[in-house]
Amino acid sequence: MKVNRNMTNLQIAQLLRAVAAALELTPGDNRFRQIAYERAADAIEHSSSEAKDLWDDNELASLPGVGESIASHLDELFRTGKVRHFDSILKEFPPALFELLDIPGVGPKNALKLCKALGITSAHSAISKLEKAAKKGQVALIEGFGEDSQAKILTGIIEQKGRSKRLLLNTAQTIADSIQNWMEKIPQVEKINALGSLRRQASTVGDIDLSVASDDARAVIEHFTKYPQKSRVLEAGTQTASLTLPNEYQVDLMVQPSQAYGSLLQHFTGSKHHNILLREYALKKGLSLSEHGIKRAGKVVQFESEQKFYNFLGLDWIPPELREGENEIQLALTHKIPKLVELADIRGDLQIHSNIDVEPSHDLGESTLRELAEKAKQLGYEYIGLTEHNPAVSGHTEGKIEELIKKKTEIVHSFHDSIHIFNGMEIDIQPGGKRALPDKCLSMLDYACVSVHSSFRQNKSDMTKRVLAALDHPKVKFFAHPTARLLNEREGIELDWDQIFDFCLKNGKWLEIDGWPNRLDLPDVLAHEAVKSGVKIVIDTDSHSADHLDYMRYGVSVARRAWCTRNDIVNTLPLTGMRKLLC
DNA sequence: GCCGTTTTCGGCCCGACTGTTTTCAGTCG
Repeated sequence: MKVNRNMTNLQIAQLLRAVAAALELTPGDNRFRQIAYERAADAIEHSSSEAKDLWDDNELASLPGVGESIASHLDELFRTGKVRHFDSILKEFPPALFELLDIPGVGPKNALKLCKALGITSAHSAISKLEKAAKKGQVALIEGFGEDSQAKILTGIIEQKGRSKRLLLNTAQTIADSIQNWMEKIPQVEKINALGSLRRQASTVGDIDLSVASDDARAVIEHFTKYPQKSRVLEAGTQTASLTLPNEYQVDLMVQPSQAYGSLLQHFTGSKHHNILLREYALKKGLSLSEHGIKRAGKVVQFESEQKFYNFLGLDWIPPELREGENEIQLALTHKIPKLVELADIRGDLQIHSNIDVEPSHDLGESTLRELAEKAKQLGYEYIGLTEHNPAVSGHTEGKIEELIKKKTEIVHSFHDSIHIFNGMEIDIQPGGKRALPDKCLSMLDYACVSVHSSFRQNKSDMTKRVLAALDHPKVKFFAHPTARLLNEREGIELDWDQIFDFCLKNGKWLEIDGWPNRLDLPDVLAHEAVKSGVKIVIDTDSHSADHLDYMRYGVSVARRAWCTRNDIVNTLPLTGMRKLLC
């Protein structure tokens, strides 16, 4: 592991987890110190701010789980690029050990045994050395290991190699639907739900989690392990089972009888961090929580609904999107959980690409204005906005560009229907901050949004100036897919978000949540920060065909995870309200 | 090592599954 001053949150989390693993292997060490390091790792990995920025503002210890001691170690890390205390703990163990922890099923104790028995020391190619040894049958000979655990290590290595990417939310939904259909073929399945990060609507999903209500868990699990598209069955017990799909994605299933289904939903929805906090809260009331129910004085109370489960604890029901272990439990206790925006609140979609050919700089849409309007009416919208990309700058004179915009404007204005069409445009922000459309053309439009489609790696300060310059025009209403990230493909750009929020707030600009499944941008944590600052959000789909308008549900999911209410979202306004904002 | 609606000291979430044991340790979510 390379330790340096510029570590990302994920890298720091991995460093802290390595320390936790080393502590676990240190004889006589306090088990809870180890847990403390793991919690600090979780807190940093899930923080909405870069740890280094928090350190700059002397706010590291504001992260729950990061106290005085770990904060001072991180201070040393950011000042000097290393942490002597961590070094002294880690140097007792072969670097290879920490690599082996990546293999599912291999924990600190077994990793150490493997390193010692097989003589694997360096981090470099540690996993492939283990793989070779296992294939030669050497692992089965080590004390405490056998043929089965050797085979398990080999499948674990396959899994580790194949699982570099997380599933996009919409893909996960499709897979879950297919398994759900399979499970519903047998009568013993009374209820079935997809839970975990999918139910919490995280932008990407690691595992697919399913729960079933049934009095015959055996039959349910047996049927599950016969799912036709499975690759391998990882485990199958009396209440839970796991299998993998051909692309190494894992599916976990858990079964409880109907009368205890509420606690199962709660348990399996997570997040892990939410559950830990909830159990700690319950413990103070003398209650112990599990997927079976709530244990009070040795007796388990069962719950058929999740609502009853939370109410029994004196809490309001908490929407799954908010169960990430922030302050949702305290708010549920004092009846302060906000009413989150819903799909039905949305009145229109302001980033749609039609097939009106303005000879654009990027992809043209596929659907006609008529097709888009019909689809939007089906969704119950009052308005949509067409935002084709600006005409390509190269190969067009300013006169030609003007002509193209004029032509498009005439098409939009001559279209009459019960749904209102706003005449917009998505404009590239050039590397220097200039908009890729002459201001003369802007005056023909009802509005525009701006976005970054090139030079993604500028430094934070230049990038921030670039974006603010482009936003600074009365017709420019919002900043589209603001981080420009592509999930599993491209990191987002670097911006000084406080400056962006501040500018938006002062100048009435909005930030977009783009519902396109591999964008989902703004990301939930940043959108949460934005609305806390008072910045308004517009949720769009970035549709390039009429079918894509259905992606609105994913944009709304991001907004819900960002704690947005209807008031935070401008396109919950009816047409009259939106007209005032745009014209 | 962290933290406070019983606590600044004394606690720290809970259970399932597997493999290798012969009653439990390790790992996971």
